[in-house]
Amino acid sequence: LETVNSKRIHDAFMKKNTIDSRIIAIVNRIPRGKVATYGQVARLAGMPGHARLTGYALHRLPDGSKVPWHRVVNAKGGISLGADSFAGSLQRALLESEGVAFNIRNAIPLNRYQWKK
DNA sequence: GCAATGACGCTCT
DNA sequence: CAGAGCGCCATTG
Repeated sequence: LETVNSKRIHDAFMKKNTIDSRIIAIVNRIPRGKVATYGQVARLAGMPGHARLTGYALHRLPDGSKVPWHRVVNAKGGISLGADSFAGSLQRALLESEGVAFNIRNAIPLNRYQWKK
């Protein structure tokens, strides 16, 4: 009984881990100077309509991770983190350092910078 | 266990 | 074009 229960818990853990892995795998493919939307990443990861899961997976990233999380923006080309927050300004700074420009409304022109798989 | 809360996005006014 | 409504679901209090 003990082993069965722990196996179930282990399976659940592995499943969530797999979901995160697939999302991370996609994010890792976004080239420098390009961005992808949360929904786009979810679609490419095989779970259309689950943009929020992309956000959660990135939210759980450990500090110091090499995943280019800053290349993921929302459908409007904007940064979904608080513009005044530390992480928000960091994301913008990282993107600009890669040559990604923001328009007057603090959004990225997706027609120009969105990663086309 | 249940309600509220998001690193979201699409549709309809 | 802006805003409300709704679906989504892991996390949190």
